[in-house]
Amino acid sequence: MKSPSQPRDRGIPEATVARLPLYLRALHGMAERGIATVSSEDLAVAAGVNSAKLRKDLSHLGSYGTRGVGYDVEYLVYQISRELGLTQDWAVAIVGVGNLGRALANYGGFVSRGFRVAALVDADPGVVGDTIAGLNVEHIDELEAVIKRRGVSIVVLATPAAAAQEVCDRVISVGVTSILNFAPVVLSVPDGVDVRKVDLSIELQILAFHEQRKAGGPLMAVDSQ
Amino acid sequence: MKSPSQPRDRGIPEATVARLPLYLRALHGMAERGIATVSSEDLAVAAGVNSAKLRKDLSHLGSYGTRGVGYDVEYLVYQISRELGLTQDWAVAIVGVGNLGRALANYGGFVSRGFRVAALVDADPGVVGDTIAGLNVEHIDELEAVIKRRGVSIVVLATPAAAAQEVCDRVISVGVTSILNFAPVVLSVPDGVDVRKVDLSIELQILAFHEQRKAGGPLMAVDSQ
DNA sequence: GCGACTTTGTGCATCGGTTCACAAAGGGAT
DNA sequence: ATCCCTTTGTGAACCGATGCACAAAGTCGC
Repeated sequence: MKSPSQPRDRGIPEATVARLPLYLRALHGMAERGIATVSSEDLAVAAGVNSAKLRKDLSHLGSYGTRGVGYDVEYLVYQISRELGLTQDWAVAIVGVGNLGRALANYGGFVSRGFRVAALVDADPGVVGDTIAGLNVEHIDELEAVIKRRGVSIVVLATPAAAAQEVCDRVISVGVTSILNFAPVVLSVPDGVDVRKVDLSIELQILAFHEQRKAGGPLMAVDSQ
Repeated sequence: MKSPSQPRDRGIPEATVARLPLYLRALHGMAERGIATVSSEDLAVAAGVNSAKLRKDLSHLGSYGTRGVGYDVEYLVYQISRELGLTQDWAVAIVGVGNLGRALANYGGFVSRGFRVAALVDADPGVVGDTIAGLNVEHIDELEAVIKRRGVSIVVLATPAAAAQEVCDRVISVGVTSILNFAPVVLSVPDGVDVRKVDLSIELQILAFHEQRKAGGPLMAVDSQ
């Protein structure tokens, strides 16, 4: 028993959410090149997906296209941005200013739309006090205070694996519910807290699996026992 | 019409492949702590997955467990490593030695098991010739030569977005078929080439989406128009 | 104003992945 | 040797995601 007239069903599939940023990037590129209108076919190619999938994804946000014409680029950018919550400014804290944390702090696309690196935190006294990407590195003892003071709602963990769980617990204790984890550990968190994991070595291992299979030949599948 | 006696069906589901590295890491930790045998339940907890899923995943490799006992840690480490192709040494080249490339070159977990950073390449004359993580940075003009000479089979792209496609084309032209792409672009590659994409800003945007939804309250779903 | 053409939005079939639940298999105690 | 207990391996139901194919809806030219 569903209401078919509901324009925006707030239950957007996870797979769709994961692709929206992809569409958004493609649309930004088009907007910069002065393209005013785009068809689902063209946008799909630019984003590297199937056009039927793209249309179904967009249909979850509402009917923002015009049949026979396509989608208005600017309008669609706005709608997707709003859906993703990028019309507001998110304060992000990066904990762990090693090689990776430094890279993240300086990463342009990171800061770009909707996000602002609001704090850098580290435990190493040799780094605390340094200025990186225009920000003062603060001591881990100040973690909770810094998060509250700067209104941080998303925390990026770029600490060593051993420190990640403790930092995670502490930021959760002051109300953070969104964590992007680069440390190679499985974090345990209470319900309601969102953890996304980026693991460089896992990606490499998946590549190695396919590479090995290619090297062995695509017909290795025959049972040669 | 399938052969039920086939011990290892070489068609391992993609979702399973993506989790094998997770199991492998958990098993390594256990091996280091001297644990000889582990049940699917315990291993599942350590890897952060459901135990039924874990068992089904492992069953795709073969029957390596003992009913009533569990899995032999060392043996399972070996079997998963072999399946993932980590028993051989993969030579990896990192192209683009900016902040991110530098972080990757120094990233411990990167080099750890099965992988070896064999070359660093960059276009900036100010960086070429420097030694980073014990490796000499070579000029992008040498890209093809370096890849052939060092036997590189996996390339990590940490270049600016604008340069990624060209570098991609060039490494493919000398036989590379596995690419890990950190640049925020959709690469177009011929069939048979594997590209995996890691995109920091996309992960952040997905977090923002869920964070926004939480902030608006879980009951925002009512159509308040 | 009308017909031809384009492109969206979606119903439906299909597919891959997840989860449950249990029979089969083995170990250990007595 | 037998019984009980534990744990694996997997059949089967379920669930979400994908992709096809087409009707509905709108534009543009004449």
